[in-house]
Amino acid sequence: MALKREADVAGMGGGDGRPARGFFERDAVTVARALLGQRLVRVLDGVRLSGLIVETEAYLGAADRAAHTFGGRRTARNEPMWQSGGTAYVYFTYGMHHCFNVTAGKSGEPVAVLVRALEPREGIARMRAHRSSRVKPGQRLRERDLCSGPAKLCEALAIDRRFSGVDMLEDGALFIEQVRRRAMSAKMIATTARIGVGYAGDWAEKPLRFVVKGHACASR
DNA sequence: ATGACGATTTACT
DNA sequence: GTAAATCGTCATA
Repeated sequence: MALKREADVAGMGGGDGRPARGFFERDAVTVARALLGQRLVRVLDGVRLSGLIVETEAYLGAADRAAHTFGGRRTARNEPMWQSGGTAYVYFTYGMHHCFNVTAGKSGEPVAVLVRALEPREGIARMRAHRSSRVKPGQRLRERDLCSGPAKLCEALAIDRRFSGVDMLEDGALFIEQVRRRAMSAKMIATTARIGVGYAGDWAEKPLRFVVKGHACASR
């Protein structure tokens, strides 16, 4: 089931705006939930590529064994996580994939939200072109699989480490648009353990992954 | 300088 | 279900 179109959302007459700093300067769980249904936009060569966020994970900082900032680690790579909410944090992993986060909290709080899946909305042909490099010739990816994972959406939207550290309130090429004013109701959100953090002990099981319930574009 | 290891994806048995 | 791909990052020396 697709998310509501922005024109159908009460009070929105088109022309969605970027959230203010305060939207991001909250705890990571609140931001992770509030991001569901909002639109991630990448402007590439003047063309908009975008999708609605349908899956997120919260990473809670120094105490969180699964977070890159566990134990208060501060390195060149994770520096954006220490910046004020609304900063992009993009990292490279497994020798071939990028993952995109938006930081939460205030400056000095090393917390972030990993964006794990999108429902493609604009620039779908371009996304398919970006993604098909990894697909056998002749095969056609289903639209719902263009952005159904953290590395997939980075490939589809051409997001890489060059964006790590950019302020998404100011940047012209990568930002969030607020499609809905209020967070989705808890009923619409499935809460589960985070994916791929089995090394994190107790923290691996905490309910910090948020998915629009039953959405076809979620990962796995 | 070196070695171990991924906040993943895809293909294959 | 399991395994390979592939290299930047980080801790250790």
